[in-house]
Amino acid sequence: MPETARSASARTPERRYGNRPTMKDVAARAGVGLKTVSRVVNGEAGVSPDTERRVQESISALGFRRNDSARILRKGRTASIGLVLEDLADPFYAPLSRAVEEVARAHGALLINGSSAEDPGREQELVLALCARRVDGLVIVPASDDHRYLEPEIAAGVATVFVDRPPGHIDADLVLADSFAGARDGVSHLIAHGHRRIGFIGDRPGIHTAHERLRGYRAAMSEAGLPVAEGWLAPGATDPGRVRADAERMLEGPERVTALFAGNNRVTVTLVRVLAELDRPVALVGFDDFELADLLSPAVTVIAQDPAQLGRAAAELLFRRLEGVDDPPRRMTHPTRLIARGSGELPPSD
Amino acid sequence: MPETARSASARTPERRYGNRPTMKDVAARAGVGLKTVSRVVNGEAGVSPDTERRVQESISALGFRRNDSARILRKGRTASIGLVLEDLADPFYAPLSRAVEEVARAHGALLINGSSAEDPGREQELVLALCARRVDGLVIVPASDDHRYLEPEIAAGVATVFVDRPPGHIDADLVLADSFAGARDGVSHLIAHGHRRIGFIGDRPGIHTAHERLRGYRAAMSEAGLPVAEGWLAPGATDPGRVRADAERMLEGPERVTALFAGNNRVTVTLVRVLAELDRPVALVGFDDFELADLLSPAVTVIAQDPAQLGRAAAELLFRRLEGVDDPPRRMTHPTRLIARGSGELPPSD
DNA sequence: CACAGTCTGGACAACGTTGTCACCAGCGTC
DNA sequence: GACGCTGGTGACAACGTTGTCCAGACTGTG
Repeated sequence: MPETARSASARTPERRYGNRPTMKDVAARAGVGLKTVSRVVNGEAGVSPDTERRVQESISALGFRRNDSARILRKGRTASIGLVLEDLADPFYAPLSRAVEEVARAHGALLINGSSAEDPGREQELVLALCARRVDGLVIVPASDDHRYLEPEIAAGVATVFVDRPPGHIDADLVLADSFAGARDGVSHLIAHGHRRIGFIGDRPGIHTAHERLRGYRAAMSEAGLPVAEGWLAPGATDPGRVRADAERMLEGPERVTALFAGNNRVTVTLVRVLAELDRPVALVGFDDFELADLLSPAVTVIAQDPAQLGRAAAELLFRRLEGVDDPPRRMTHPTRLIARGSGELPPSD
Repeated sequence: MPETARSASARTPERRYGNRPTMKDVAARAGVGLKTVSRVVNGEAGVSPDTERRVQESISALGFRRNDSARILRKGRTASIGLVLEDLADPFYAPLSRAVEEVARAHGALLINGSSAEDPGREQELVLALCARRVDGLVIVPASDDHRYLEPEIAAGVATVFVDRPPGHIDADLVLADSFAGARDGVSHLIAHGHRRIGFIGDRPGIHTAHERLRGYRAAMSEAGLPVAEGWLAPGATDPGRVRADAERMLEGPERVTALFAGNNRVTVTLVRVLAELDRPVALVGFDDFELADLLSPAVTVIAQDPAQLGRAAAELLFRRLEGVDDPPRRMTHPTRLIARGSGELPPSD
């Protein structure tokens, strides 16, 4: 019987889910129809207690588990959402991610997530892979500055919410912290404590939050009638080596700064290390709060935003869209909060 | 024509992916057969350049994106793996999660993850939801101590690797740090610096790592011929309030401890806060390294394990299984490393 | 006893994709 | 000039589920 042997092996893919039982198998074993099994599995009405018992017995005997891929194909909703951000392990984004997960869970959805590593190509690749999986919605912390590639997806009904940074060249829901006001407040705080020469070290201005924070810095300086020397600005650094070099440059010479403003939590931590090695005190205010900031000496004054709150707001907005709310795209801005702990209240040292 | 109207609306689910184009639509527009579109989309050979161009044009005109749910249903592999751990946002697990993601990415797979919040029921719910999605494999940091519910899944071919803690009542691949040796080394280090009364504060002993660390503590004490008073042990605390209360209890009275060993990073951080308020120095060694440990005063001596390395090892083992390696379950143990920074080298204060 | 109404259950098509197979044209061979 | 070959193409079934619809077995009623 080469016939059957060949056709059987030829038709069957390598190893389909290791030969899992299907509803058909369950139905055969229980002596009922396919649809009856479906009804039991989904808790639908119209099955007699006796039949239900037989089906349940058959299900557990065979170790059946419904294949959600087939279900999704049939129903058209995946009950899953995608989250793309820069780095899952970053202490700023981890709570954001967790908050999105909690909201998803509350809506019975699973979370698929990926890190873009600040690489636009990788962001796009991830987002489109998620779209191919037909996630119901997307939460995106952009790494790219052009999201036109998402237009067909959004048109096709993928709900999309951006967090932390705005999308490029498309209009979509957006949840932001108020970077401009936060940075302005932080720098004004330093000025209020007597500083006149203040350095700014932050991400490259291509990143929206970095741009806004630099703008806030300039606004505070200009409101106080203070000049800004070009040497006091280091927009672009984020790796410890470069931050260190920039800081050391700003801290020497006749025009040296007496205070520093750090554009994000990574920069702040590096600056804490650099300043700890100095013999004179230099004031520091950092954007983003971080664990143990209060236990350092001096404790670090920060502009705090709440990443979990941003994530929650974004996810809730997403699910509101999925429930059919069809307003024009919204932009929500969350305020920041200055937490004075000591490092930002040091007086100028010269 | 009520006929067509009724049947159309009755048969069509609410809103199928917002009416996305399918291969059939692409084929119709390009004037080719369905299978030819499939070939182009998958880069299969046997399509003339001219036809391919027509199909590509049709794809981008319609904004077509392959529906991976259907593809998965047909092919039987999802190219996705699941990760279930306690808390995505925990600074210990975040890098682990990120490492798993990187390995998955290198193998062309997506990562679906969820937090169990240390709740066995939630772990099971999550894991089974992932199985229903037919993830190819699972990486699990157990919250539960009984994983027999996974037996049918594993039998059906879901590759499964446990990390950080062993599974309960089943045999499966496992990647661990050496909690016992780590804790023993840490406590021996304190003893070597003259301490005789040392407190242990850690997770509830139901958690494997906590149990092992407590065992390591006892081993070090017993090797040094030192007695252990019951009041020096606080296995079960992990929330700041309780850790604080336990520590304060241990730090008073005639039998008071001169050093503390912390069972995990959460506990260590809380103890740093408690000890900072004391007027006399108390030595501290903590399990798990954490950011800024070197900048506190005193800097914190820790037993470091590398969560990213654990995650990477687990994910790589998983993909080796998926590639068909069929050895008996392996148990890999990673060594820990003592990093002396100051807090563990303080002499006894009485 | 005929009849409508309720309850249970199953047959069947469809979701969008991929594997198999068959077909057709164009070609070179004996 | 019948032959097989090859390369391009499409028809068709199947993946496992759910929605629709119909059929039979009961009930209670006139």
